[in-house]
Amino acid sequence: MSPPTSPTPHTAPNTPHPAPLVTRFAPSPTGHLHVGGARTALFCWAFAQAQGGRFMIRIEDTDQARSSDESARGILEDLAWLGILWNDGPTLTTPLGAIGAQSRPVGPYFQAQRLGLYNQYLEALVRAGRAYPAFESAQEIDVLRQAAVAAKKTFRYPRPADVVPGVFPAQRWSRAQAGEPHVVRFVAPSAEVVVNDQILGPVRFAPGEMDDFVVRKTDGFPTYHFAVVVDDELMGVTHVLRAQEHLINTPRHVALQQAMTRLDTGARFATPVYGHMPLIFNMDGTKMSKRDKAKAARKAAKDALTKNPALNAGTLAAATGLAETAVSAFLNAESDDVNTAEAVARHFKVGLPEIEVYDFRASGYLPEAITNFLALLGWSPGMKDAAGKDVEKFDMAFLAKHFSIDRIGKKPAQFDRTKLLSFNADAIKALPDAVFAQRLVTWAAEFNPAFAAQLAALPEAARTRLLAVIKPRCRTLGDAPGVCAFAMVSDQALAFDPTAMDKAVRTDAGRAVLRAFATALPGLNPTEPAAVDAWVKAHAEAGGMKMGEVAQPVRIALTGGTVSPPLGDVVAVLGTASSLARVERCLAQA
RNA sequence: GGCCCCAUCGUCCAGCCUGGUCCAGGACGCGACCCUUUCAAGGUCGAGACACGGGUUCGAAUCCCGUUGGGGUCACCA
Repeated sequence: MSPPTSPTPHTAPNTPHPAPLVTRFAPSPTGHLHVGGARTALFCWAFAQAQGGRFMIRIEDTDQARSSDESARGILEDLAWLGILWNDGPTLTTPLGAIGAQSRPVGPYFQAQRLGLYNQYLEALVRAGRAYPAFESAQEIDVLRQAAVAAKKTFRYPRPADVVPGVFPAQRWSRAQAGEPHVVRFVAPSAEVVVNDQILGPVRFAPGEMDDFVVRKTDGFPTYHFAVVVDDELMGVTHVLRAQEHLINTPRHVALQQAMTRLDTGARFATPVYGHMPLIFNMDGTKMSKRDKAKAARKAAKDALTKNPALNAGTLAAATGLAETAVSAFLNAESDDVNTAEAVARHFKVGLPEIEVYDFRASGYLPEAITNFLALLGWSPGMKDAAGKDVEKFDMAFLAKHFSIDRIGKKPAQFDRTKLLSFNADAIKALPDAVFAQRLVTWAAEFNPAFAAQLAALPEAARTRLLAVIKPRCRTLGDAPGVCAFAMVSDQALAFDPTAMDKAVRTDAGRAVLRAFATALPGLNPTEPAAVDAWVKAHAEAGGMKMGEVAQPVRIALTGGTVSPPLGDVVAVLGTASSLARVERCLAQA
């Protein structure tokens, strides 16, 4: 090993890796799976698939304060829902089988369970004179940092004079062993570090840029940098694809790798192949984050407060059942609490932007639409279809076959919800009717139980026809309840839109059409939608009317409004008796 | 501010590596029209970009340099 002060540049060599190729996605379980994380996981998965390698999940729960098991499970479930399945990692039992059950024996896959390992490697690093206990408190460091900022200088932790690279810091070690609170810092190399990034090309970091960063915190847990390097080595990770925000961290990881040897084989740590992909932003250019939900809800609340001076934090708290202190903190942007945001949004009936995979799931997006769309954020197949157009619609199997690092772009992408919505609408349209019905029922059972119950209450034939008819009218599964509403309300509870009634029904012509329809209805076969449509056409021709003059009064009578699926289908779903009852009732109000 | 990354239609992507076939192609959105019993769906057409300035070259969206702009990161978070 070259001494740390060597002028020899530290490089991350792009050496070919023998099989198996291993990629990993390593989320920290501090919330739901973010769409950005989902894309990272997708790319890691796709690359491993395309290369015949393995895709691994590791849970980075070294932040004791913020990590939770529920979050870890939620992230795994979201990944599974998206169809991003892992070869190695925690086992997740699903109706389709246990994911991760065939993992390589390199676990545990939760970092909090690997503390012993980190400590062994840490002690070896200290004994090699490449790390040392440091006893300044976080507060003391903070003072130094503030001073540096005030002086407009970059703060770098000054290495204590008694620390000599390559020499075991015996005194510091015994103080630490005696129980004195401390962190452990890495002796940063003074040479240049070059990262041969597979997406960005070689990235050079000048000597002296890196300071002696912390590798173990006061609480005894390793920092992200240390845990990642140890685990990637011990778990055989060969390729690291991650977001560009990690690019700056990479020299630290490379430096660590070059300072460390395996305890079992004595081999030097390998440096994996790195690729840093561009970030994903909102359409306004800001970083997508959970805070966007709070921002949206706050805006809705402020708008309402402006319009209605009687409203304030107190009345809002009463209306939403929240604590007044929580509401005012939220309104003053002192808190971005998600629960508060959601309660406020519900109160003002505004939708919150989907940020996490779970949000999109709840809104009725299809996993295949999300993964397709996400894949295009930073990657493209660069292929033309038979018509000579760019290929942009593809499934997971296509990705698994064609994904490659060299087609990952470099520039950050903005998350265009409108385009995602279009992809989702297309994905729904592509579903066979039976599959659509099954997906909708599954979705409703989880996210809209009331609608699920209404669907279940429908006769099977009517439900089948209804769902087939609404399919092209749904851009998300969440659109379905609205489109289906006419069929879910009882004949007696159906409300006729007053404006529509005045315009098309409360006229001599309108009433006459409804009477004629009521007369004809019992003779029309309800299972044959074409019969109703034919009647509309014939009646219009016979009366010298436009089709709309006949169809709209009937539509209003049957559905309460001017917008609905085709009349034949509406009658087919409602049945003759119900249709007749609605027409009679409408006539009574005309 | 230091360090690092990036730069083609409003947005996502193709083209750039291997300069000419590019007065730049596809998709979403937008506009118009067609279809049509409403709403969707479907079809046709259209508007819409190589950030700027220097080079190199017979020739640059493509190569080089600079400027400007955008972003990331500067934690005992990951």
